[in-house]
Amino acid sequence: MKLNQMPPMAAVRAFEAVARHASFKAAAGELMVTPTAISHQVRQLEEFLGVRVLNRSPRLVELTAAGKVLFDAATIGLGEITRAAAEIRYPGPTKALTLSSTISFLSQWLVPRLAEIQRIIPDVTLRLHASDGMVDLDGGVVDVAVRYGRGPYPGFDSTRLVQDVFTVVCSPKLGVSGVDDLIRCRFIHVDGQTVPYPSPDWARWCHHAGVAGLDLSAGLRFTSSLHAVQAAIAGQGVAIVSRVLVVDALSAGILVEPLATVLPGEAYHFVTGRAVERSAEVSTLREWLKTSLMTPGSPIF
Amino acid sequence: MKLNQMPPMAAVRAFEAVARHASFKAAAGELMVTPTAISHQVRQLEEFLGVRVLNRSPRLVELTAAGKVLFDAATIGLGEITRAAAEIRYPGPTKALTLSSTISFLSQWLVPRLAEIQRIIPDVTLRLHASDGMVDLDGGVVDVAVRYGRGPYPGFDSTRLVQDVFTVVCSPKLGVSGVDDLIRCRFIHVDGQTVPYPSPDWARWCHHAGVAGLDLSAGLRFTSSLHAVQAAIAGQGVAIVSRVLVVDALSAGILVEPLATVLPGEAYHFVTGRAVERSAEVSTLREWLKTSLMTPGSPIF
DNA sequence: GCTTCATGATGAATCCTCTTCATCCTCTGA
DNA sequence: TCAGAGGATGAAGAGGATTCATCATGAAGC
Repeated sequence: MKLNQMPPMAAVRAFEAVARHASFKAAAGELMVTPTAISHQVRQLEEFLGVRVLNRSPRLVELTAAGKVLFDAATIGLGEITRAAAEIRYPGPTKALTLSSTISFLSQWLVPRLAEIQRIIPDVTLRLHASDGMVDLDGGVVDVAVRYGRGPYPGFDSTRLVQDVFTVVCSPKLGVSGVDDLIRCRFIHVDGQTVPYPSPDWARWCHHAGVAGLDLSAGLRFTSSLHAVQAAIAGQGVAIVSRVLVVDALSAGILVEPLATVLPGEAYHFVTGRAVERSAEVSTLREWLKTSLMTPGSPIF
Repeated sequence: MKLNQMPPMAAVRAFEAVARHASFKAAAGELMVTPTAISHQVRQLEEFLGVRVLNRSPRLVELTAAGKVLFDAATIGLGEITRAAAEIRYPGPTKALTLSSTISFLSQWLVPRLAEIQRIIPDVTLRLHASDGMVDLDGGVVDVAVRYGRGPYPGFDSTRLVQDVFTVVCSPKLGVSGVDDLIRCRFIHVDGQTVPYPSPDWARWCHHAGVAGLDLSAGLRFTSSLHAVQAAIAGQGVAIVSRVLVVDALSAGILVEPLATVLPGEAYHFVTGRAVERSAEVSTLREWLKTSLMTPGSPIF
């Protein structure tokens, strides 16, 4: 393929501003030109792409599906270049934030929202650190962490972000609609949880739901919830997983929650070392995490 | 700060082409303009930045330090936007490659070279997957993997990339120059290696080097070699680590290898599932990994 | 050592692109 | 129904990017 044809970058920039402000006029103000100029630029971009990137109704500017793809790419792309240029023009300690979280949360929740994070704290270089073990918040390597557990964390500033639950999920293709359908399902288990708090477990779930007589010994076993989710999406069976980790799959409809019974889980916490100054960016990030995690319908898909 | 002033994107694009080709003329050919136009663009960019990004001698165009920073950002940034635009213009299965590796190798070797990887396989969306456990190469989640071990891997196509050794490193500030200096050093240990092959271990090293009488029980203990390296850089002591994971720190001079004795390690392998078609991109990636890993002096810093 | 060639820098002129202006369109709210 | 806000559209003009012509520099060749 190698059709390395770049889109007109000026037009991309104009589009990015429009999408961010949801307004031609505001974007024009930012770029110090007239709204007309923006309109022409966006039109040129749309001609290049062959698709509309913005739905314009006279009082509302919205992204189309294609627009959303380009907007995220433009946020990351232009941000990367702008930050490098700023670093060159004004050398000095760049604002960087190292965020640590569990591997699952990082890959299944955080990474799909990177463009959004970059939008709310655009001047910060975000480094991500994945580890399911302890992290050293006072050692200078990691600044802030999203941890899963009971909390609070003595010696650290922590904020509770959202209460998690373990829920039963499977592919909609399986056609599971009630407890009775479980008998014909394969069970997906997640092993190797050496954590001190209750983990998603079919035996516990059955006890909770008052269900008996299921053969739980058979089924698929994974050591990571990540793979368990992948297997569930592929229609391999029913899994019990943290709801936070599957919100995107649920709102995309590639996974469904057919059963009402959920197991109580722990909560996600936002933890900072005492040493980390409570900068505006850290607060912004914390508040954004809080609201985004509490919003059930995710805007990702 | 929030000095969100973007550099002129057209000029960035011209610069990126020049840096990639190491030639104004070639860049001009690619962008279908005259070399003069490129020259003016680059000059404009340099005026904006206030720094030279290219050292021009009549027969040689090289990046300055600032140029290298911008070039990497531009590769990633423009690539991101271009790929999104291509995806919109020609919808369909995007070429994506999921690469799995150990957490340490990913963060300490692969991530610093992402811009380079994007340059050699520009049309591919690279997804990275870090895990120290097993990965399912035939399950459709991961396409290729860089694994550390004895190899070969039955059932998979594997290529040996580079032989690793465990070497003793510390900060140059410690002033260690021979075995005798070890007596006044703190030792940094990496625990929790449940791998079946020999792990870096001070006791084994002492045996190998014929050194006795050191008190190895004291010192710092980490569960991840990543943190061990960080501690060594911070001057907290001497560590035994995989040389591959510290090549950048060594060539930057923030770590030194004061002692000649090394422990034999295993090798890094490039592994693909049989299911993965041997695409040109996979071959390119494999060859690039091979040569880059064998080149001791890294071009990153 | 001089010439030749290839590459890039520089400044003025030109060309063309992007912006603007004027006008029209659509929807909202009074 | 009418005003107002926000955006679309097409022609005209300003300003910036490109080009041309010329100069500078160093490598290769005799």
